[in-house]
Amino acid sequence: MKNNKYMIVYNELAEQIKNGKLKPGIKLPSEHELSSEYHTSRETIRKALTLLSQNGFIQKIKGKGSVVLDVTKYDFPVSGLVSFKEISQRMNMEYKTHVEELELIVPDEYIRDQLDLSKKDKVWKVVRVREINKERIILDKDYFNKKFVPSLTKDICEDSIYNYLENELKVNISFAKKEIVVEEATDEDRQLMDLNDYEHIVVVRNYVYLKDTSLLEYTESRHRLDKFKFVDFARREK
Amino acid sequence: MKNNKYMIVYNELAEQIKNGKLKPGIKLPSEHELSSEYHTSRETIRKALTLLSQNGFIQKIKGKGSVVLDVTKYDFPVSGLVSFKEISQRMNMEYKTHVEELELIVPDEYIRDQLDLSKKDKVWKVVRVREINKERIILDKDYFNKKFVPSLTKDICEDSIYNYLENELKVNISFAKKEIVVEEATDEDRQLMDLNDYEHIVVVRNYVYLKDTSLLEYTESRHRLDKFKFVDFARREK
DNA sequence: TAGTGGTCTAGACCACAGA
DNA sequence: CTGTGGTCTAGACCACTAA
Repeated sequence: MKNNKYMIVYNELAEQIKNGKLKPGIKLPSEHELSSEYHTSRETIRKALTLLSQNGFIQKIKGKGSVVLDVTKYDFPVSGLVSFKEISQRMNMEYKTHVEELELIVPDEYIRDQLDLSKKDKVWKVVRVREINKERIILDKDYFNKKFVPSLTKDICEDSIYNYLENELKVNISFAKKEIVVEEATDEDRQLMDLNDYEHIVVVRNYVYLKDTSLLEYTESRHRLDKFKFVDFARREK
Repeated sequence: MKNNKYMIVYNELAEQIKNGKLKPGIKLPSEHELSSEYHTSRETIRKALTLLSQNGFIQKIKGKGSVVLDVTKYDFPVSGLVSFKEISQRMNMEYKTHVEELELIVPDEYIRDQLDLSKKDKVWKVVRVREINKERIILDKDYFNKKFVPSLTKDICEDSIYNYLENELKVNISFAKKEIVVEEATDEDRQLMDLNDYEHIVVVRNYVYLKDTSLLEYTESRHRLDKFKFVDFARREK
């Protein structure tokens, strides 16, 4: 967590909106008032409010003020990198992760291409099945560049790899590109998941970049289609 | 198009990146240099660069500079509200819109609920089929609150409703919530689209809000699953 | 008209990267 | 060490809203 002034303001206000101290519909104090409350400049307050509005907490209206939005309506986290653990905990469900595969491999051409690797680079391949309420409905296949992730264990994979990367290895994840398509289910899908009779599967491909723009990870998250849901905010900048 | 200084800087740089004058991998001039080039302050330049990085054009690296990313890789627009017309033009495809329905209705409960309406409010219902390369692959069902959109014509629907709303009616669209799920195809889907034998359909639900946080529009965009693709950037803020 | 958020400025100091 | 981007300030003027 960053300790900038604007992040402090952001976190305090976000917390109050999430726990209901600031209720949907009411107006926040004006930027002028907030800046004297927090003993900071108006631009710094504006940075915090801009973040809040980008993340769906408030709505800024010129000439009027900033209105608190109803965040309880939004059942999924505001877009971004979110791990399976976070989601299932937030949804309050019984969940379990099965690590099916965990090995250091020399990647095939497809993965080498996806991860922008040279021929001698090695990658960690992790295959995990996610079980929610007794059903195996998600198949996660992750490929990490060994250069950035020297070691991985089964324990880490069963918990949250993102936690490990960010808190232990201090890897600087900066942004990700996400792609959602529907494809025909493969034999592997049918083998590892409770696919019922669905012939198709929702594939979410994630490309995770580091601060220096190099590719850390390529991930395929394969979801049984009846259990898939994706929610996103889109801000209008123009 | 806004005429702020930072939007001018943003648009000029975005244009140069899109048309290849600024190639992927090279570094932009420093913020200091850009501010004297554009005769403006550094904060204004920073606003433009922040927008560029949020939209996937560049990557800012502390202590080093701003690197141009490869936008040609990203075949779909950066997240946000994007109209069908924009997409098909960008993809350079032959496209056509069939307006199947256009009427002022008293909405049923489902729509009333989605749009947060009272019992006497009326809505425009617009049903359009999108044909790309001779195949009818998208079914768009839009519901507009009549309060904000007093009139609609077939011509407008065949062009771009967003254009009409923003440029003619000057409606202030501020943000949207998007939801993607897969559902069983309905008889209507099969009737209006070239569905082949697909039993499922990708449904994108859009809730479009005005600046004063009231709901302008609820949209269902139903895509044949083999032609569906969604791409999104996720920035990491922490 | 008074108050709001939107834009913009000209500085300042900091943390980080690289020679 | 220099140069980069990140944060922050104290003002200014503008456009919009509502009384």
